[in-house]
Amino acid sequence: VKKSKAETAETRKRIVETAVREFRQKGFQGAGVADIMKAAGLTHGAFYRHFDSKDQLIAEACAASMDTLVDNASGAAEGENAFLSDIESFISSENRDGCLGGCPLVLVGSELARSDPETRQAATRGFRSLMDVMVKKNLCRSTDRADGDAVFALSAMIGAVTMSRIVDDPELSTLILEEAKRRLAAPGSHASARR
Amino acid sequence: VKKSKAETAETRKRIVETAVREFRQKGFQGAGVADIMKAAGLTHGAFYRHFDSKDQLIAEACAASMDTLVDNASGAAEGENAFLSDIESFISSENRDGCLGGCPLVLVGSELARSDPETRQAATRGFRSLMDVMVKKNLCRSTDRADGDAVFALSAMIGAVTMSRIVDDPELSTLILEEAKRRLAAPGSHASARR
DNA sequence: TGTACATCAGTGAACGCGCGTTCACTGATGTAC
DNA sequence: TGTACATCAGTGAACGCGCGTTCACTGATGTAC
Repeated sequence: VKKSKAETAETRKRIVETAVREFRQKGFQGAGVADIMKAAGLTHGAFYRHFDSKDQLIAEACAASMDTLVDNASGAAEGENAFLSDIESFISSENRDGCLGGCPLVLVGSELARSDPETRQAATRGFRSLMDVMVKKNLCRSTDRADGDAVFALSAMIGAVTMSRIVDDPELSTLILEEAKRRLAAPGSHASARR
Repeated sequence: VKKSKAETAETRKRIVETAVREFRQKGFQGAGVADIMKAAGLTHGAFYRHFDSKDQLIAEACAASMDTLVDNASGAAEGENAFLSDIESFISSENRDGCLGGCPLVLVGSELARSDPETRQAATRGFRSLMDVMVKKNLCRSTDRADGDAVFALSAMIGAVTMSRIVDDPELSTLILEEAKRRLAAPGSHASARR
């Protein structure tokens, strides 16, 4: 039952998009090829017409997921308080795709560190792109500090969202997110020099 | 081949300790029961004489791992710069057990969020204990800020160490850790108020 | 434009493998007399 | 203190299951004439 080129391309895209959702919910190891294909409305046999291996899908899903996040972030607010408003939206729990609640660095962070080189490269590129977006929105700061601001703000947010998901007490979970929001949003807080 | 009570208790302890090491390297899903038992010098069949399920072992290994971390942290430096020196040692890459490089919140962070209630509870308790240790070492600050200081410093460090492990560029990896160290160690940086 | 044929996306059965878990068996331990 | 017996840690084979991957087959698509 061969399909047209356009249909084939669409199907492939649909598989990647479905994989992004499945991996978010169950992790790379938790979501099986058959699960993903079924969720995409196909049988597992067709998978290998589109991908060489599950690892290849993981790498593509990771890249796609980071791209979405970067697009949403770079399309968001600009101007004076852009950096601050990015932090707000990154940490907010609504709008999955736009915030770190849908980010592989959070949702499969510990699996990423053990993943294929291609997957780690996709994750690293995504992280760098997020840095770039934040640096651009942080123009008010001196250039040599801007990179550090972005690196620190991002890793702190990723840690906070990760911890807020682990902790089993909703109050502590909220506190973790609120403290990160407050401290990162406070101008000067993350630009202060050592000692 | 029945063993004495003392031997049995020792064996059980050895299994948990071996599990901690295996889970650190391969993750909860990546390390199998048979792997762990073999690494502990036993066959897989004996496992169920000590534990009801793999999930039970995961919960105990998580608790044990956090306990070790808390012990090392609370035994470390005291006095004026205790808070700062904890941050240094948490982020340093030597002394696995004493720093966040050996911490389940980092090494299996994304798996923890999907784990059994017992495991998440162990992780949450560990996080709270680390908070307590840091609050005690941060006496110079006003009490109502100390909790927030600890929550933020911990989640930022966890995010930084997590990201440093994901990223495939050693330079960026180092930058992530250095920025976290610098900014969290800078007094006043994480105590600054909003706006 | 119409016809013949190679291509290949999708199906569903099957493959080998490793997983968590169970079980009959062994034999030293701890206990009851 | 010595003897008989129930207990139970450890072994290794086996269980059912789901995983990633392969394959023969189908039939619509795209291509060559």
